[in-house]
Amino acid sequence: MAKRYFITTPIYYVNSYPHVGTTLTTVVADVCARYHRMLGQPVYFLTGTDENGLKVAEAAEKAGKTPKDHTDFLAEEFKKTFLAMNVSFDDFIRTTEPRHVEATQRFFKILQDNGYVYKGVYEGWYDVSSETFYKETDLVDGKSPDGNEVRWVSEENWFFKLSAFQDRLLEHIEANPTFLLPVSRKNEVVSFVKQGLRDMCITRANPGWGIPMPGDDTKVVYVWFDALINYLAATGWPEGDWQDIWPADVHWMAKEIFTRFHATLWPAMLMGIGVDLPRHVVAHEWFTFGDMKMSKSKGNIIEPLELAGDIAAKTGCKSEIAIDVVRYSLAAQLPYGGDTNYTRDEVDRLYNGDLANDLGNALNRTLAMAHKFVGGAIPDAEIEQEAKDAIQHARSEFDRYMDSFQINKSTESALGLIRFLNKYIDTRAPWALHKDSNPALPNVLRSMLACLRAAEGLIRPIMPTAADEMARQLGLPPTKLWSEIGSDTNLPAGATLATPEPIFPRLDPKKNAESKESKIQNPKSKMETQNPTSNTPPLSPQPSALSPQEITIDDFAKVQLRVARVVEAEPVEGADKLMKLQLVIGEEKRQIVAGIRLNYKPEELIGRQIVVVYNLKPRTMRGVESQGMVLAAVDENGGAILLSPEKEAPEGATVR
RNA sequence: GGCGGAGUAGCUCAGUUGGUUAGAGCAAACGGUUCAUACCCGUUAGGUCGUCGGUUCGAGUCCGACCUCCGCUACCA
Repeated sequence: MAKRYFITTPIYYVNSYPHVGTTLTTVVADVCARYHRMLGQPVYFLTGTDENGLKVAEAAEKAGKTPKDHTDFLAEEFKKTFLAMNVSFDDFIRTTEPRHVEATQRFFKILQDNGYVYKGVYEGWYDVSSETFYKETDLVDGKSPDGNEVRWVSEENWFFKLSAFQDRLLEHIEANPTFLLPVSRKNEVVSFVKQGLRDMCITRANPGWGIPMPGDDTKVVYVWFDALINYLAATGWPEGDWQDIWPADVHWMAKEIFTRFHATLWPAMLMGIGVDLPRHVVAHEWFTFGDMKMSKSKGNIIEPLELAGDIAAKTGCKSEIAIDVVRYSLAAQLPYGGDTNYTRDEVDRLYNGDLANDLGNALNRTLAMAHKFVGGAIPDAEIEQEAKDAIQHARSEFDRYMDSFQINKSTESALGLIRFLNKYIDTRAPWALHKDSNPALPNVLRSMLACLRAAEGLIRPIMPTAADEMARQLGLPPTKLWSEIGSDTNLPAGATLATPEPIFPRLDPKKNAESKESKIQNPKSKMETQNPTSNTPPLSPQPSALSPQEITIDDFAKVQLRVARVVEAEPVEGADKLMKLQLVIGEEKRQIVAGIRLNYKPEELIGRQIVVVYNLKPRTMRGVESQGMVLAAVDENGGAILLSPEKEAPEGATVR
């Protein structure tokens, strides 16, 4: 069997639901997978979930579930979301599956046999209460950063000889210029590796959740180490025909897990067991949601399926089409050079501009003309050279960008063909040709239809449902193969065109503004008409940004506020905002740490009366215990403005 | 404070190895068209490419310093 084109996404950590970011990577990988299938290549598209690691166990406990139930539930949620997003994965791997556990253990064993794993002592200051190791330099006053007691522990653990691969790694990167992409990221990796790689501790004491180390089940394999192996585990390695799938053709991911893990550790691990390296490792940048442009509290939405639902509701397009719209917005905006702001407004702009006005309308007007001028069938005529050129150009551009994984630019190339078409229609003016009974008319209409047919193929990896609908309206079966795009046989003459129907109904900004308003006002007015005289509060009052949750006087009474006098003040060493205050509250002495150094110097505090929370649970900051909290207003810089009695108050007076 | 990223047209962004009048889309103004989802096409306007220095015949592009913004994080119970 021919080697499959193997595409992966990262496996997603199952501590929350999938959001726009994880969907971005997954959808982009899906576009890639669908494209390669259309090229006629056998494809293997893998995604999955990362379920080991202590944090998962902790999250499960918090949710009152066993780790198994917890991960079963969330893995299912990821799967459901991806399927709903029309992600065509061939395999969904979970790192708790036997195939992954076995592969990890074998991998470990081979590395060990090859001499790349050695036993060492992992030493450090161990904070028992938080189960974390700290370096000497992390400690504050001999305690952990959280202020807990630490003890010197040297735990025997296993290390991976990452340092041994430094040179080979650099050679490989050098010899394969497209191994790491984009280039700016590659350079980052090179300088990272040149700084020197340190061996990595790859086991941990067994917390009862994770993959036991072969031959020593008091240890588990470090979660990052096992996670990477999923890519190989899914191929069936080392059994059977795993080499039909491996090496991976492309590992897709976001930038934060690129340099240290996928571009460094993972290749070194593979070298260590003598298995080929992936062909391409690609990192995209992030979507940001700056200015809180998209957030639930603002009534905007970032959960992909909710976003799709919202688009469908707002525009009146079919819900499956709305999924495509989200996919398009992700593909079109895939960030490369830097983070991109992903906003609801931008999604609307893409919808109206690219999809409704350009693509949808081009189909609509072409079909309408075909019905009026040439009897509603694909004419048997010549495609004009201009149109042929445009189609070839769009396709080769699409391919070129796809080769370098710039999905956003490929997407633009597809739309470029539509932009050409709209200009072409204007220039050739079929309505004028029709009026003059010009013999060129069928040629022009066939050319127009050819552009649409090609566009249907080009957008298919990105918007499979919309492509199907385009094909249906063109009266043709879906384009299956990339090679059919632009071919004459893919546009059989005589096929009956369907009645045009807007795939992407235009979003009217005016209407939208109105509906937004009514949406907000509706519930209120509804309630008033239903129950005009009653003051019954809603059943479940929800805290919101506009109306902070109310508390009762009893709640407030729990907080004891007292007037205190500052007798000493000194900066906390190693901190630049913290001030250590010695206070007298009535007869009692207290020490409080406060983040007020931005606005105050020690000498201007001494002797001053301030207000403190008297019955707050003590807490240690930077190794210094704080027995309370001072009250202060927050200025525009985030600095503190202390509250003081307006005139001298009795020592230790209560405040209410 | 640390780490990471970014500062190019009103907005969202492109700008390959430094090379003539710095681009696209949206928004705006004007004009055209009528097949179409009040759409499409064309024209115009709008930028001292964050600031200041440096290298160079020549810098948005390279170097240095600084300023601003964002994300994560740390010490604002």
